[in-house]
Amino acid sequence: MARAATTSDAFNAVAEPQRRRILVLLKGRERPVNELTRALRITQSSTSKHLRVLREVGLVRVRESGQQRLYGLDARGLQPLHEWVIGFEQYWNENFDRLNVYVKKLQQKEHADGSRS
Amino acid sequence: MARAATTSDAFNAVAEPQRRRILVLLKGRERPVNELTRALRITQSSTSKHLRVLREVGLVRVRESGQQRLYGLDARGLQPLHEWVIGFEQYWNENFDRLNVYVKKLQQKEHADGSRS
DNA sequence: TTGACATATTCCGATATGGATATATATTGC
DNA sequence: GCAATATATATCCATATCGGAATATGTCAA
Repeated sequence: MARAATTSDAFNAVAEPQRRRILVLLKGRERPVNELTRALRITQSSTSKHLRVLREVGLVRVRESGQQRLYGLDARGLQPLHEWVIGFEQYWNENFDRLNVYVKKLQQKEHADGSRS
Repeated sequence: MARAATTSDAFNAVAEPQRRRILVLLKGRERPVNELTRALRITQSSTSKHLRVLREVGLVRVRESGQQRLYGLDARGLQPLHEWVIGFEQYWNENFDRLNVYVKKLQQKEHADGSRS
């Protein structure tokens, strides 16, 4: 087995720069394949292939419109990624100050206790 | 060219499940390679290779301690990832309601205007 | 039907990947 | 020095990946 298949999850899908660019391009509005192709300056077949991956992990949706297919963003699939990264938030910007991390943890605990019903 | 090298950035480094597990294991405390190997239940050589990737993208640091090498988390490298994902926050949980997105954007704009000095 | 266009798929080549095994390179204690 | 331990690296293998070119499929318009 090599690396887990690209189609397996959002982490893999987003590891590819072109796919990230596609997602960014789809912010706010749908776009047909050709438009994406021109914007990315890659082949149409490459675009289609990337879109397929994004489709399979549920990061984009397609809608038929005549000859065209309009691709739209479905950002919900990015939430797992977001949640995973957030789990590390307390560890950056701390310059590895262990004491600092310890204090943060205490604060979180207090917070949790305080908000208990 | 195949996929961009795994060593190129945090996005790629984190696309690998075992590497994600390693980073999680390093939350809060340093660990020697053997400990990680046992925890992950993979080969020592695999562990070392994953650690190398993580080292090269700057997500972990090493510290020598006798025969052992203690690996520690350097979460700062995850910030780009975080920032990228945050850029999509307004698009999830919206059920693709374009109007909703539009309104959100307006709100953001107002917010920005209001907080101007 | 035919031709123009839009998109998906197939095939190919070059390269990267992850895992395993075996080996190299420390470091430690005797 | 020597054995034991900890880690890194080399080699091999099966597979995945991306890109491009060619081709298939689908849709429209006349």
